[in-house]
Amino acid sequence: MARASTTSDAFNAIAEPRRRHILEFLAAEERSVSEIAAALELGQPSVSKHLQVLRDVGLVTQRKDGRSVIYRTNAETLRTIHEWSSLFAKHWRAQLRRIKSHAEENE
Amino acid sequence: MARASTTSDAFNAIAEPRRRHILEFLAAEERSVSEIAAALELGQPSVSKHLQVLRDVGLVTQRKDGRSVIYRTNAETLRTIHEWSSLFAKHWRAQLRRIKSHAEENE
DNA sequence: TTGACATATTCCCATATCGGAATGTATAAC
DNA sequence: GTTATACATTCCGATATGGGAATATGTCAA
Repeated sequence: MARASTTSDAFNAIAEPRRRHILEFLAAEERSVSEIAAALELGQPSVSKHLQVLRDVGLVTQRKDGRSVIYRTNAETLRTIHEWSSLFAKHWRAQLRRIKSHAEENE
Repeated sequence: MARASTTSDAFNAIAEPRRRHILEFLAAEERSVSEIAAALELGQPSVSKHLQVLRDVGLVTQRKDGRSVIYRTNAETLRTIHEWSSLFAKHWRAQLRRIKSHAEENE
């Protein structure tokens, strides 16, 4: 069997650096496809394809405005990722405490 | 050009569901390869390969104990992912407020 | 030493992926 | 209607992937 499809979930979708860049760009405010392509210096077909992946997993939503299509981030799905990584928060706090107290011991 | 290598960064590494399961399993406490394989019902070579990816991007660290190799999560790298997703936190808070006030308007 | 056990690595293959070019499909402007 | 604009989709080729089987490596036990 091969690798999981990138449209299967949000984690797969954000594995691609350009898709993360798109999300970061959209974090500030909603943008059209051509604005994204111009800002990230990508070809239009490439941007459209990445946006389709992000749409499929629910990381962005879409709105038509004349000839343009405006995209924005979707909070709900982004929160899924944040919450998954929060699972480990208590461990890294513990680890940072260990590092800190170790440093103090060797002062 | 083809897809980015899965060993390139932590985001690629956690795109694979089994690797996330491994991290979740290790979150509670450090474990040997065979314990991971037994718990997740995966073949030993498969687990070793996933662990290699997680090691390459710094999501886990390794320790030898006799014939066994014990793995544990690495807080530092997991925090990177958490912080990236935090970028969007303010937007989903705003979005949830909008949904809530919209609901109240229609009461 | 010989053998058993715990992991790591290699090989093979079916499949998913990304980018670029070409093409399709709306919609706005003339 | 015709043309231009803004996106989406399709086709292509080069490459990365994950699992299973087989094999290699390293360590403990008798």
